[in-house]
Amino acid sequence: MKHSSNSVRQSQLFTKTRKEAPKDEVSKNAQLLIRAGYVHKEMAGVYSYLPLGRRVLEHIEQIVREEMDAIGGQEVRMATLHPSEPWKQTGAWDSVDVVFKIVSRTEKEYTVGQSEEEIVTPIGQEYVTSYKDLPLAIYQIGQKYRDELRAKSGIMRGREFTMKDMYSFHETQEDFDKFYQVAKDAYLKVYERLGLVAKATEASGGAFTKKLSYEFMVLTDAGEDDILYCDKCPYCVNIEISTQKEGDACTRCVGGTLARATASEVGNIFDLGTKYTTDFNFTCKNREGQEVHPIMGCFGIGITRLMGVIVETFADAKGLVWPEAVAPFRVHLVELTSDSADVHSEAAEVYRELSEAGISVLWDDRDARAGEKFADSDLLGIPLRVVVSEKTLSAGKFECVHRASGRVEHKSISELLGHLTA
RNA sequence: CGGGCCGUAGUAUACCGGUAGUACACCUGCUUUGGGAGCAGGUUGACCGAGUUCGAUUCUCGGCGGCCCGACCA
Repeated sequence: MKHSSNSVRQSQLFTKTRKEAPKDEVSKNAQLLIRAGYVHKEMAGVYSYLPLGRRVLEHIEQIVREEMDAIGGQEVRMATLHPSEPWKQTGAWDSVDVVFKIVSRTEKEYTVGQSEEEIVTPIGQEYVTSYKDLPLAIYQIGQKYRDELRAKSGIMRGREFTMKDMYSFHETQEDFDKFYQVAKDAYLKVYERLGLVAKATEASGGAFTKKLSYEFMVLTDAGEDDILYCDKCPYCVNIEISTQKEGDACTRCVGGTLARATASEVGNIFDLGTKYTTDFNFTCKNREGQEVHPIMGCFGIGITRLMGVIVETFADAKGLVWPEAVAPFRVHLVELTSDSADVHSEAAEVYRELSEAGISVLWDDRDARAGEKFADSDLLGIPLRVVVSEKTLSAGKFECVHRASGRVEHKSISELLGHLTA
């Protein structure tokens, strides 16, 4: 049997850790992700994701993908280089100031996707001709570009970022409303699976709609929004649209009091109405045989921002701390005394057995001292550290240290396998 | 976009109107090996442009870049 390609030997990993953060990075997420070699900064608000960072992003993406698939979303990959025409058709070319505008050498105008209504609406139009084709939900996970005046907070507010954006089409408002609730529940499930507590927060619909929208907020001082939330029930409202204040009684439940907090917006769901289907003259037949404009919804989740929020939420003084669900590896296998052939071959055996059991392992097989390895291990934040050394060899059990709690256990290989595959 | 702070080896920093020192990293060797080792030797640096000056990394101006506060964020 082959070793799972999911496991990696640290001696082969091209990234290295650093003791010090770049002096200009103040945000916790940027400092730790750069020190640990998860990301590389290209310019303000633009980061490359290196092997470890890419693995975390993929895990977040996969959870989002599963929940979107579960509510009937169909995944696509839309273009990121866009012609200017549809953007002019909807008015966004002139009215939305974060739209990048590119002029080619032949003076043709383009933009890059900062949202995809201008692309997805014509796609829907091509295939939807009847109410029988509805409802339809199309989503993708991909790069977005916004010409922000000021990038900030590390990976949490960039000019290029990864977003899951889903667009739904409906025959009736009732059908949209039903899907909106389904999507809201799916969103809450995504955050829960990521180990986060997100609040569905009533907020302004922006320029999309006069109706309320839901923003999904995770409480963190690294966020940019202020919210009021009830200490008893799920009610939560963005301070921008709230007529209440901290300490007021909750109007949605009995006995609840509103508290104020800073939060980061990690998702947003909108009712787009018929704005885009009207702009593109997208109609289909309803069951009475009339041509109607489908009602659209738009559902975003900031993937890279979520990664930043996870770092901000769980990291401690020693470094990153990843929840199981998104960690780049499940096990950090740390061998000590690399000049001991016994320790090394034992570590190799643990690596092989865990990998073959489908458990992703980062094996620190480098020729380095214990202190450096432990410090790196703490910084990298992999949930479970398994130490192999002369000490554990003679004890016949490996030292297992849980990164988040610091709890130490001693387990044999079979106990370890049982624990990890349970 | 307004305001503030800042640009010196790969990283973090120091000094200086006379071309730069330290730590870590990196390379060689020896010793070391359960919490970022020690010794010896070695490699590596002033964002760009203009001005002032005999001489600018240092002073002045402009540009570019970074961070922070605000505004902005359909």
